[in-house]
Amino acid sequence: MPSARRIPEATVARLPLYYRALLETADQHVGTVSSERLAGLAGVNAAKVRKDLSYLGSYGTRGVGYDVEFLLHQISRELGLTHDWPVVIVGIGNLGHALANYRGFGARGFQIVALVDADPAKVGTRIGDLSVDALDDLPRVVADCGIAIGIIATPAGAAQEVADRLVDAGVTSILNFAPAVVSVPSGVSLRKVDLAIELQILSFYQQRKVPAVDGQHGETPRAAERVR
Amino acid sequence: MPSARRIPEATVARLPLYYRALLETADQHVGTVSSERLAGLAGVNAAKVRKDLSYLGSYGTRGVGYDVEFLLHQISRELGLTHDWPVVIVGIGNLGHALANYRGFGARGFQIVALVDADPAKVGTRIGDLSVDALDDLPRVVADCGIAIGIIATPAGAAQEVADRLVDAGVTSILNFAPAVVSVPSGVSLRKVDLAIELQILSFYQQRKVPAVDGQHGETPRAAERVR
DNA sequence: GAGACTTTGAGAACAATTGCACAAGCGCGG
DNA sequence: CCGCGCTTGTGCAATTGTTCTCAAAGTCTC
Repeated sequence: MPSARRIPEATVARLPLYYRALLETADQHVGTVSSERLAGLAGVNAAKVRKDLSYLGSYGTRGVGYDVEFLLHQISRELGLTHDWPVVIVGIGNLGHALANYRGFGARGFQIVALVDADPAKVGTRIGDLSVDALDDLPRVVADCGIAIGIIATPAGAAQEVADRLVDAGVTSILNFAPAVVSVPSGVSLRKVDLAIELQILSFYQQRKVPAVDGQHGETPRAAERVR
Repeated sequence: MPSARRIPEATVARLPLYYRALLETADQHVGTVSSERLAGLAGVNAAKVRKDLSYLGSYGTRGVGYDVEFLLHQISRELGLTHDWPVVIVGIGNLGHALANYRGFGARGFQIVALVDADPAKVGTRIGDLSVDALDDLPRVVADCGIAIGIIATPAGAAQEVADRLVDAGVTSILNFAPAVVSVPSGVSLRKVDLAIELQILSFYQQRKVPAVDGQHGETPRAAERVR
């Protein structure tokens, strides 16, 4: 029962990468992969792959590599992807709309089963084969569908209240796309994606590449500035 | 000239958080903030704020705190946000469409100035006040608008080719939303956002919370499982 | 079945990041 | 102008993450 092991956060964040790489490999009817090959497909280095996988257990065979199907099964079990997770999206603006239509979720273990918005004008409209529910219906929707994961795609101002309502409704994992800090009780997991922040990080390194236009000091542009 | 300092990656990734928090603070006509207060607004702890800001220079005043306007200026200079960056989006599907309409970019230093798609049926269609250009026009578009930053919002299969074309066209910073590993020459910055991966990470921790349904070993649900 | 070759798994060194603790510096009130 | 209270900036220790290295364990060939 290897799931009792404590798996470092950094490793957890990479497991989905391996999962994705293994899915591609499996499509090509390849029986086994070496850590080297898997590393190439996942965009990390081989030593890291081996260390990461060793946290799950000794699933490789020395001299051979890892059995693709078996490893795929182990990782999907570890990630909890042996069954689909129902997900609710709150906030059906531009982004929420796009997320609702995004095909990538279904393919990788998540099914959007409910859409919620505070705007009465949006309630009842259909997107794909779902119709938008009112924010007040959240507790019922969450309970009915057995939802544990919620996505916040509202404007920043509404994020904290929506988070609170999600938690009250029984959601224990939240993915926040709103550009705002939200806090949740312990026991609830929270991850955030801020699109503008990603660009700002790029901007930081970009700015350092270009020798400053008004620059008095000739800063050497760095050769291999790679951002994690 | 503090920009000569080497700023740790982890710090760079938090600067936009402080920037956002300071913008909010400035709106409320507050003259100074303490590291404690800023930490609260940014969702990190105070010691980290102080250490991060100390990499930029000694911009605080002991006993008082940081001057909001001044710090805002310093951070925006460091992040290269003193001017707007023109950005091109490649791939005008669901996500590309939503990103093109997303208001959050303009407000924070980025302006979408061009949209590109490989599908001839999409070329020429208008989104907001932009019209979609052909993929082959990329070099011209990038040169004309002085674009340094590109966003990939294509399906996974097209990501690497689009990245290559962006680099050829002269783009040196890329934000990749496609669920695929892309590689770029050194000197080009790359960041990635994979929506499904974020959910999979949540799923990992979520799964460990629920005592396994088929579980033979009664794993104690952890009290304060917080994901970074 | 022995030897050559390959690849894992893990220990150890190394690097980055975090958080604590506190001296040093600043403003204010008396 | 002095002392007090507040807050920064930073040295240091602890933690977390990454990379190197190599023995161990397997396959394959002959």
